[in-house]
Amino acid sequence: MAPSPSTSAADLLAGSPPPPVPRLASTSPVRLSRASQSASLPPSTSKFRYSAPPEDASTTSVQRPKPSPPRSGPVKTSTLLPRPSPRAQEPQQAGVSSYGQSSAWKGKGKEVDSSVAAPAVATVPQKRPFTSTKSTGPQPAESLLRRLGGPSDQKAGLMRDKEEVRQIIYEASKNSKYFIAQQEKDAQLTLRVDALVARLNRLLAERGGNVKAEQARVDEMIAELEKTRVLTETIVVVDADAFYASCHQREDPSLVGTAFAVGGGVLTTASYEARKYGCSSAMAGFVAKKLCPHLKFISLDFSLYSSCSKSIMAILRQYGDISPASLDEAYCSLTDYCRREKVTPAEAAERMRAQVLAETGLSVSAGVSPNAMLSKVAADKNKPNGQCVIDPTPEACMEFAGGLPIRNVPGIGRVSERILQAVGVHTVADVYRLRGELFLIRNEVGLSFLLRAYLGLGRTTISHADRSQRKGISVERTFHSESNIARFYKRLENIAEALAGDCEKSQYSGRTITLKIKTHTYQSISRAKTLGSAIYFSDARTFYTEGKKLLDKEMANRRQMIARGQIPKGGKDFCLRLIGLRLSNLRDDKATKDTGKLDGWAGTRSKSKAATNSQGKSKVKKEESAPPDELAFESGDLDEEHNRSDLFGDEDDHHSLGFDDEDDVKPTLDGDGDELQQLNNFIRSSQGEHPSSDQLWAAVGDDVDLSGMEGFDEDSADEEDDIKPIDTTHKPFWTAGESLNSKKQTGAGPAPMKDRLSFESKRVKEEMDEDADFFIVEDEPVVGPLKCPVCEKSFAGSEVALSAHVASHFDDEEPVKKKVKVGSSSSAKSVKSVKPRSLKDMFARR
DNA sequence: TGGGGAAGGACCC
DNA sequence: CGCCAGGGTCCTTCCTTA
Repeated sequence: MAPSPSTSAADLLAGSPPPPVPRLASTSPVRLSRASQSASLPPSTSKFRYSAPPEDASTTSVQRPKPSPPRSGPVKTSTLLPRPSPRAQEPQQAGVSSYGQSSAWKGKGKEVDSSVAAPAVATVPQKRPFTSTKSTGPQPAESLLRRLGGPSDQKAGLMRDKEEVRQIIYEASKNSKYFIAQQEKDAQLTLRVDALVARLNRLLAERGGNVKAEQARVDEMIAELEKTRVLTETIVVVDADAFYASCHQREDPSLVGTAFAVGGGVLTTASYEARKYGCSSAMAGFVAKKLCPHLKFISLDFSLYSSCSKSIMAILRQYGDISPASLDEAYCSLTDYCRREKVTPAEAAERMRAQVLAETGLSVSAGVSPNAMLSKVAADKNKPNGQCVIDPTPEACMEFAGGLPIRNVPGIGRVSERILQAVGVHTVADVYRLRGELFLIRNEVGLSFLLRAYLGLGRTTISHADRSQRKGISVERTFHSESNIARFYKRLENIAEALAGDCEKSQYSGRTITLKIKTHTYQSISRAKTLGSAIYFSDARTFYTEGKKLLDKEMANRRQMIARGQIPKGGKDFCLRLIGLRLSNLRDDKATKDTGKLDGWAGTRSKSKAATNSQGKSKVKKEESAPPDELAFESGDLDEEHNRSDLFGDEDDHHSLGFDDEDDVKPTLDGDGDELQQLNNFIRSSQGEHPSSDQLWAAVGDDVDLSGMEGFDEDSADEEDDIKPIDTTHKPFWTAGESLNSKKQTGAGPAPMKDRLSFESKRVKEEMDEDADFFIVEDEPVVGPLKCPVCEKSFAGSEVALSAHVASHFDDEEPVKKKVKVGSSSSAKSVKSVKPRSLKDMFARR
């Protein structure tokens, strides 16, 4: 495995598709070879391709400062070294997996597919820095096809030829507005990607291709991150297999073995049988039918899923603290259980799954590892009814992580994947291989986040979310595009009522209302309004009134734009396909009331909690002072308003599959979301035994009540945790930024995981702050009187404004988020001298 | 100068 | 013939004041 200098980056990157590499060992029977694929489909959309520097010696010697200085005893450096051909190897490497089952890393094909399908960039011609491949041909761009393929394009299990599926989807989709919209977005992304690649090429050129300094920097970062590694916890992620579909099969055995989908206009789930045909969640119903003519559609039954979910969660709770991530997925700590029962994590997971299957008839898959991030990925590894265990050693974690297609990292979505692939990152291991290059574009790529993934780090604590952490409640409805304003109002009215209903049920009120609309061209727009700091509302009347104001205002603006000769989003006519309302800046009425009733500490308690949870944002403050009940907004004639649903009747009653002709949207059936989440909402319509209206929040259900009483304690606990630097570091395996800075952290990271891949900003700042940077030259901030070094124009206060201005002088490409320019246009390297005086300074960019 | 608000996105399920 | 959800969270970039 000795990385040979010759094989390095240059070859691997420069487009020369790591050619031979038959990659996937034996396993999957999946077809698709890179060649065939690129043959049938147009190459990447990207005009530019990042061409690695001739010999960046990246993989060469550069012995990396062994990431795990402290921990990890026997870590063989060799193990940690980057692999010459990242994509070459695949499955189970010794170290890594040990999972409980024998079927090793599956032969499922999932991963195989993704990696194979990933070559968006691999097909580029030369290795010239800027290769343009105008993808204007008749054939759809690879990226577009993938986009159309949906989120699961990469994932679907064993199914028919992926290319064929894509083609069918494409055929069925083209010509639709949806398609056009996707095309536009794809083009936009391409622009963005090209700009980034161009910038990278430029930066590399400036350095003559030498990024050793950068690599050294990254190695330092790695060393720091490595210190935060915690391997003492055992976290399991349990994920039900095709949850909705399974629930239905359990109720109706005749469905077993048949191809059916749950949902109508859009599939929320497809049975495994249907998946073989290419059907997947989030796919349009009519498209699914094309793929599988005999596909059966089943209506959603939220109360069913809900009860199934409860059963599963109850079982999981027997093994340890759990943190439901959704209806069919939960994180659970097996640390204590294993210790107490003296069983291995694999055995514990085995038991757990067996018990779930026996008691609920539902099969679940599990992933076990020392942290949430790895477990999450592992849970998908042996998906249908299987499990995957990763040993608690740095080697195993890294081995596992390293082999993952970058897209499999939770938090890396379609967009991020494309961006990363454009610069040569296809697998997590590539992150290390190209660390030097990535450092140059760390901000736009979220380097620290990627490094964490590379090291296989993730959150090691599971905190159950409590309702005080809810950020908002919303209701939105899609309908056939229309331009009738009166109807908009009508819909808004219904939505306002629905939202009020949810608020009532879940006991929340808030102070900012956001109107969301989506034009017939699929462009969404949001307009928000925050009422007074102490004005909390939750009534339909206010929702409607405020929502209407926002809508009217928007329409007025559009008229003005048109008058001025500009064209607003969605074209000249105000034609919409969706309207929604969201309430945020919430106040937990339940907690307020409860505590109020239970004890006099209410104020204190809730305040501290809120403060803690809402990192930084002081959502709380006044809340206590505001009258618990409603303020100025009475619900006076609400009824009248609401009841006059005459014209459109109660949309909720419709139960057709697709859109009904003219009328609307029957929220319920027609669209359904993906599993879980919506559940609650629908639960709402299906009458809920569920207090709150959203997934996680609903799933958390019972905990909700507890939170009221235990909230205080929980908070204390969290605070303590925060004190430990270590915790801070892993906690959010999702938010890239924050880690090193324990400060804020207030451990609230609820169950839901997010992740972003950009947002390095903060972290980067800090790092820079720590030590002077040589290559940071360009960031040389402007000091003293703010003045543009280029045109001399002076700026009042904002450095940000200045930097943005300065940047305009350097826009070589798109007006895209430019790179870093800032200040030093001229400043050569002087920089060194001035150590970044403050984070904010360093920050001034973009 | 820092915080809050508003708008837009990316991601998840 | 037409045709692609909905609920949530977090991050970032303006922009605007106290």
